[in-house]
Amino acid sequence: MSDVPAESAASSRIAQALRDDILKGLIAPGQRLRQEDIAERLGGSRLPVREALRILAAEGLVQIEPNKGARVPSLDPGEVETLYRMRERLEPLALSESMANLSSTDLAEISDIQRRIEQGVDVTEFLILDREFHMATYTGCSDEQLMLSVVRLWNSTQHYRRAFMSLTGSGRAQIVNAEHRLLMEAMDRRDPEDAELYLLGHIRRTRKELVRHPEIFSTGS
Amino acid sequence: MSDVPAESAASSRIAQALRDDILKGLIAPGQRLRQEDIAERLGGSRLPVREALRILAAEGLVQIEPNKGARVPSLDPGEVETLYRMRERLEPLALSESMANLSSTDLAEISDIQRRIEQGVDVTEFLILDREFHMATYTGCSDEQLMLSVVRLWNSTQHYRRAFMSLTGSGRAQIVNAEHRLLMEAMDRRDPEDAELYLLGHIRRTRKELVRHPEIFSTGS
DNA sequence: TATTGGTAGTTTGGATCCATATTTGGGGAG
DNA sequence: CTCCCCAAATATGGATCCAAACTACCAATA
Repeated sequence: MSDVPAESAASSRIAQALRDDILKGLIAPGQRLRQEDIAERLGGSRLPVREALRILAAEGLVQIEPNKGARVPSLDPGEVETLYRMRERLEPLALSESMANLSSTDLAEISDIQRRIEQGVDVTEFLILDREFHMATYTGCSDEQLMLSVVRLWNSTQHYRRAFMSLTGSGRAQIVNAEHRLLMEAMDRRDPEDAELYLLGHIRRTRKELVRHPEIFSTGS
Repeated sequence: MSDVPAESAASSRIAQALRDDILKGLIAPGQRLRQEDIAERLGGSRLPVREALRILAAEGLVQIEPNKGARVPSLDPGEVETLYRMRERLEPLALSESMANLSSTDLAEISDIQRRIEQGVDVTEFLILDREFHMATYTGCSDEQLMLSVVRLWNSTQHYRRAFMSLTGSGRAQIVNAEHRLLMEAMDRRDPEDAELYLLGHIRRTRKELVRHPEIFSTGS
């Protein structure tokens, strides 16, 4: 899975590979990213790596300090809480903008994702499907900037979401499923106000659960 | 206007120069940015220019298309409206996070900026001071990501704010001043809820005024 | 022994050169 | 006369090489 001659866009390809690694948790917060290592591991010279790191910095996945290189930012509880408060405000907006453009086919696909969530309970799989679920509810949102902000927020908090899930297990599965179903039901009714409200509650509850587990953040750096 | 970034950091220096040019309106939306021209004009080679363009892309000031270069994005009315809706949701949050950390010295400085706004009525000057005013109310917000998002939103909409002001003149000055004063009064009372509400109303009214003037967007590209 | 100064090594930042994709202009065919 | 296609010019993307900055380690001195 390394030397496949994917001839498309070297810097974008490197950015994508790094993004996957970071989101999958293969690169932990606080870890430094040396340009030469990446260049050697993923192929290419250091220059596209530098461009890739800029791209990832724009998405909040790494932060670059002049003359000191790039590292995956490690957030403190307060920062993650603020990111969740931002999600509480932005994602209902994205949902509202999206709902007007969602076809019943889209709704069926969302329902299908939720169905799969209620079957498999693997933590890794849940993280993927849960993200797919929410992103699917936003597919009708045509605004680039808004969606970019939403993705940034998900990216920045992905690691702590995984840490939380790994720690607490899937005990909250029932609650999440209930919230997802309420959200879907409001969307089926084509009721943006209710949908926004359920989504807000969903994110807010998650935030409160997260701040109740500060041990998530005490990963030996 | 902003402090010179010393002799260090070439790419940051170029980014700052370009940022100023774009925000001052010297580079119009839709205009293409050729790397070589910039390199020659600002000194340095094309490489730091590329890095600078990446930095600006992260701030929403330019958008980069592979093999096609960078250009200042030109937004349609719908996109600007969504950006304002994002402002309505994010900036009250930033204000709320900020207010707890604002000293009375900070409040005095905000008041001073508003005092200057009520004196000078030049459009260019107003754009600068109005931005300074609102940013000053956010100085207590310690969250990097939130502030970055807010700045992005201001940057992306700056051009259309100027177009609106140039078109309509300063007829709304009284309304803006009244809103600013209500906001300051709530901040003086240390009442985050009221402050959030006044800020929301301020941004929302501006949004509605903007969408009422679609001729702003018909700049011959 | 702790602190400070210097020096060697590593890593990032920048410049120049080469390859590739896009665009534009002109020429030929219908 | 128009339209399409091909070639040259131009701009971006990438590789290699060089300079500057930060890190760490070691020694010397108070």
